[in-house]
Amino acid sequence: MTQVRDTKQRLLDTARELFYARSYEDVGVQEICREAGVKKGSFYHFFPSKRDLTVAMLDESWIQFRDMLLNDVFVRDIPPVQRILRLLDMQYRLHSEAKAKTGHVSGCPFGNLAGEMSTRDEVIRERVKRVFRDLEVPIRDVLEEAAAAGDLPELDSRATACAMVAYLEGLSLMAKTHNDPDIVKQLGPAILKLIVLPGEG
Amino acid sequence: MTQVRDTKQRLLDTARELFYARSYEDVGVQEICREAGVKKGSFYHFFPSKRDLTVAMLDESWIQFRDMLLNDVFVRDIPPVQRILRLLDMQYRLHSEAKAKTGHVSGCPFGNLAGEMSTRDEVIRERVKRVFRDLEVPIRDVLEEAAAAGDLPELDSRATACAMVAYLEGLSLMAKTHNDPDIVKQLGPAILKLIVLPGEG
DNA sequence: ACTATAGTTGACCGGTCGGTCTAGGTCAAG
DNA sequence: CTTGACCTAGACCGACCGGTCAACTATAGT
Repeated sequence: MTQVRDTKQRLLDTARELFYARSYEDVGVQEICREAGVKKGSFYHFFPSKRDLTVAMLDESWIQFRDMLLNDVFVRDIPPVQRILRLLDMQYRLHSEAKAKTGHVSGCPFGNLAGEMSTRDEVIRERVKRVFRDLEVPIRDVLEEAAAAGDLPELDSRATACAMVAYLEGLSLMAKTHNDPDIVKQLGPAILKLIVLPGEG
Repeated sequence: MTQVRDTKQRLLDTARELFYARSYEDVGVQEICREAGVKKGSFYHFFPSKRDLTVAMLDESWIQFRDMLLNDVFVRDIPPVQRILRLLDMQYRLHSEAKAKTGHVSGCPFGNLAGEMSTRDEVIRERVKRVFRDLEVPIRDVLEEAAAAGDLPELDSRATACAMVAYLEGLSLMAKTHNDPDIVKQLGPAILKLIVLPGEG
């Protein structure tokens, strides 16, 4: 049949979609199984628990996102500062598509899970924390390239990248709360002002 | 008895604490009642539903927060720019206290609810949205006062206040995810760079 | 003293939660 | 043709979910 060996993958994909559209707590194992066309026994054959599925999904999501970031967004075909704006374009597009499809801006898949689970599940919290940390790396690289090219002043790239991630997450949350992707478009470019100079951090 | 007529208030306080420490979905009506020392029937005597309790709690929380903001944080005893930094001090102190008491940084009570519920409950989403909008007002006032005093350049106070709220929320989420209040202390002051000039929005 | 109202109590509802378990099916290697 | 590993199936577990209800008590106004 068409589903011979992708059972595990279907569970991951379905969980990603449902968690993103709603939340971790609101989506049960039962519903994930139903939507994926998988029986509960199979679920627990592949994943020891709901949390383990979530962690696996997070890891996979981060890898996909990082690849997109490196291959599509941060490509060196335009100046580094422009690449950061292109990241915001992507964020805007993501939110717009979600709203067109579901009627709701769903925010950031990682930020959502972080907000909901950080006080309640250390494993998930650590995983999302690592995602945020890993996300800072390519941003830092772009910032340093921009500084080297003279497009930006000399800066504390580590602190700046961290502040920018925070701002991106804040924008996602505001767009979600207002159910309006335009917030990202209007307030996004201000991210370039968020430069932490050496010694300020 | 000690509890003669504060039943309703105890429910609101308990709900606020539990929702803040964990999440909306993870905390049931049952647990709120147990913790508040109230029977379920009484709960539904005062509130038609869990959602209504939440909305009432949100309204109350916002009023308390706004009063603290106006009476303690944004008082005109120091220059306007310093007052914004004092808001960050308060945020840092809130997170530190939460961590000392529970072991976890719990983020922003409004942001948490917004992130978890915005795609699932329009009533709650609209309520938190209004909190964010209302929060922009005093910030805008401070910004305009700073600009009038020459401490800041002429700016788009509306867009700037909005960006600052987003950044504050992002910082809260990062502090929660990293379980580290120092993130607010280190990255907080960068909020002052987030100035949107007229015509940029 | 009587009545109306506000507040309290706990049993109860159907449904779902995350997770377990046993039995059976599928398939490739020996 | 058999074995054993991998996978599927679905009934089942106790606990809990948000919410309802009818009976009860305490209190205040007349």
